[in-house]
Amino acid sequence: MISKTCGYAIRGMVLLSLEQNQEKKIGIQEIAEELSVPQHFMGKILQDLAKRGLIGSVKGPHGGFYCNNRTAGLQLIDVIEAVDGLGILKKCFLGRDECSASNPCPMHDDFDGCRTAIFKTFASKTISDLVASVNLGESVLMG
Amino acid sequence: MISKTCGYAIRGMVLLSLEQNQEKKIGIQEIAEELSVPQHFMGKILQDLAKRGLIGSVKGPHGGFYCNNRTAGLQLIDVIEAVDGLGILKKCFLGRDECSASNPCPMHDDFDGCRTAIFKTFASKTISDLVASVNLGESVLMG
DNA sequence: CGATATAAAGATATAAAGGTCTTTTATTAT
DNA sequence: ATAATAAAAGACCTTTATATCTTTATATCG
Ligand code: FES
Ligand code: FES
Repeated sequence: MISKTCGYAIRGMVLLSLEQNQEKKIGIQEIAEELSVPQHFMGKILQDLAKRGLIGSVKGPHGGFYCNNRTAGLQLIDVIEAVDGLGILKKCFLGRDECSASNPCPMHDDFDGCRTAIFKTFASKTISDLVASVNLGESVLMG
Repeated sequence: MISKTCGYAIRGMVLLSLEQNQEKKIGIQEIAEELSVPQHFMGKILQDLAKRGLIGSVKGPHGGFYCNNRTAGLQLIDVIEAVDGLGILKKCFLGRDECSASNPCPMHDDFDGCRTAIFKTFASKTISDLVASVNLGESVLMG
């Protein structure tokens, strides 16, 4: 499915959105502790997201990472594209070089149905949808 | 999703079933060429399947791999369990340590629906189902 | 300015997946 | 028996994912 890196990225962005009261920035150490993920690894991931403009960051005292105006509205597919690339959604289930409906492997039709369902879920859900779920107490980011 | 190794395993078993006219055994070299997969790597995979009893093998001249009486009836989930283990179907989408409905991440419900659909497909499809698809010309193993 | 805090960047480490090559063992045919 | 054949086994190698550590650049505050 998606990489661990990408899962960390999504959870990080949701955490930033949760704690965002405008001016509040969150340091990588706090983020890593809240999510219990490796600090320096998470740092690299968030730095990459910041470089691509999916979140914001400032250095120095009282600096850290924060949601910019794009963050909350991002669809999961946007994050997946930025981190893993969209190729992960186009791989043949049986490991062939190509996956295509015109020259399918014997699992293609069944698999493609499931894959399309997942893709639709990715494309429709936004970061703020996940934030809402956590805020309602329906789900958690860590554990 | 499933590993490349596991995809190779399934394709190899389907190929064996396709060419099986009882006494015919197929050498690893021929299998690797037909599927255009790395020969020695495929060798290891099939050797492992043979050791676990999912296929048969004999050494020496005119030896090779062949379907035993279990092969055709195996469900894909059996192959996946043997090669990758069932853990791959129980991982949290967002990379948390645990995936559970009682303590879910914000993607759990949506993801679990898709995962269950895939699981049902795996559990129901057998090697002979895939063989039938190829025999009907509906699909291919290589390309 | 100078000290400090913090992200950014880069080098390195570890583990797993994927793949190659060589040697050994078992089987068959001569 | 002996030679040939092909799987089995084992020792590597490469790539990718994951993770850690160190250094540098930048922003803030006194
Ligand atoms: S060709 Fe195999 S999944 Fe599409
Ligand atoms: S808890 Fe994340 S997918 Fe189940």
